[in-house]
Amino acid sequence: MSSDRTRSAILAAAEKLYADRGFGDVTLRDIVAEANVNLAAVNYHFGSKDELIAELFVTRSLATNRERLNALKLAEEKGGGRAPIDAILHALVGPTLRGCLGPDREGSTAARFMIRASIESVPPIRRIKNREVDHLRKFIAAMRRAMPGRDDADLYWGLHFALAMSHHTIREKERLARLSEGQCDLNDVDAIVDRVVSVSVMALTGGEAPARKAPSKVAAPHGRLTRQDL
Amino acid sequence: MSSDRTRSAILAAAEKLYADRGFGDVTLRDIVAEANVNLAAVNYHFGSKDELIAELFVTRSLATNRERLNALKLAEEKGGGRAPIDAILHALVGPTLRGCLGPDREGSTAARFMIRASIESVPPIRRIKNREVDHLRKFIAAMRRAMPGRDDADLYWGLHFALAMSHHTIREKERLARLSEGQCDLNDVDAIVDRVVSVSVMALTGGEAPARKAPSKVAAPHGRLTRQDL
DNA sequence: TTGCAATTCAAACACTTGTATGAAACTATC
DNA sequence: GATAGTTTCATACAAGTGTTTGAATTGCAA
Repeated sequence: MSSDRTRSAILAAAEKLYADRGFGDVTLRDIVAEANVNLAAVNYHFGSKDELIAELFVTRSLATNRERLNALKLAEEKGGGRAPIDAILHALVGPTLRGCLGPDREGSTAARFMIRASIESVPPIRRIKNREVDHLRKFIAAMRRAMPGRDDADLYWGLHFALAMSHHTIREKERLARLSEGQCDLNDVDAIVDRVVSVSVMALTGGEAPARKAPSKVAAPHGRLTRQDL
Repeated sequence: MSSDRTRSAILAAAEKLYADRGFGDVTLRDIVAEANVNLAAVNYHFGSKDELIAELFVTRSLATNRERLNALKLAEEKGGGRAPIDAILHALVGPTLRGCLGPDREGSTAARFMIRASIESVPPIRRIKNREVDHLRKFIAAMRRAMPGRDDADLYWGLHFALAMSHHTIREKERLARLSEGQCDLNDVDAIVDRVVSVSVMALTGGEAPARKAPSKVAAPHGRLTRQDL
């Protein structure tokens, strides 16, 4: 079982280096140097560089999706099987934003890795992201229950815009900070979540404007994967 | 002046290949093969691979920004120096969306190149994008004139969200099409622009909900640059 | 035509990349 | 303590990368 130490060391080193310097700039030799293991260990434990990256991303991605679904389930239970639209959107964007922004998560390797993955989008990560559709459909279903009259297309657009605002905020937080010269507070994650949710609700309702809040957790460290996917 | 033929051939070949296969997958040898020129020609005419990419992106980016500012100027003139907020947002997101989406631009190399640049974000392109701040400030200024009472932070968030929705739509149009199983019409660009503008206006006004339209042009082919930047 | 600069070309350079190999070291079971 | 399976290691491999070189070729002006 000492192999687990090597495996974990590689995962940790890779996540750190990718978070710091991006996928294009980090070689396997950099990773094994950081992890203090042999070069061949990566291929021995993961098969290839791409599979290493995939496992890294799947782990974090699974954690976020789990949080999302938990929050959604909680909201639906509280509403007796029908969650209000703002709670649904909160469950959708809250975990992502909370996982990547905020002063506590700021220095976190996991957060910076997910930000990097959101910016660079290398092939193994893109492959995984493409399978997220089923996961999102669960939110569409909940939205349909919350707004029975609405056209499906409007629901899709609403979900799409909600993801747009949260991902773009993560991707471009530096630029927004610079553009606004600090006037946009990117450390107040709750306020950002509320803002994204409130705009998304407006997009869906066509301009009436409610918006409350809902709970959310943070990400967990790496557990070993059974080569499952998203 | 036969050098210009080589230069142009390289630019055209590079844009096509990058658009088709992405930056990570295309080598200089691929480009010179497509362009039917010698390998050394790239470094002779552009200095380096990165400078070639930069010139490619700057050309298209400049064209979009020119369109944006034209539309903004037109809207402000029509309003006597004070354009309505929806016209400002239309000027901001219209050229970008129209340049990348729509059935006519669909097969366009320029459009596909810009989509690729929006997805992959390679270092020379990121460097250029980082200088877009000054350009965006002009829209902030116009928005400030249109909504004198509003907090600056709200204006920045509104502009940020408008860009979020348009860029995310460009980046993830495939996914949205698949998720919605064709129910979101990604060929009706005008409708998309209106939708993005209308949501952005709601985000800025807090839920009253107007939204009209404004004009826009298409991109031009490559002219020679004088090594200027954005 | 001559001369000179700009351009093209084939070839090589210098280096990095992910991956494979096969022997050595380790670990746990009998 | 011998054996079988797992893990580590140094090293080599094969291929591909952007860039440079220096000689040919071209185009244009005097």
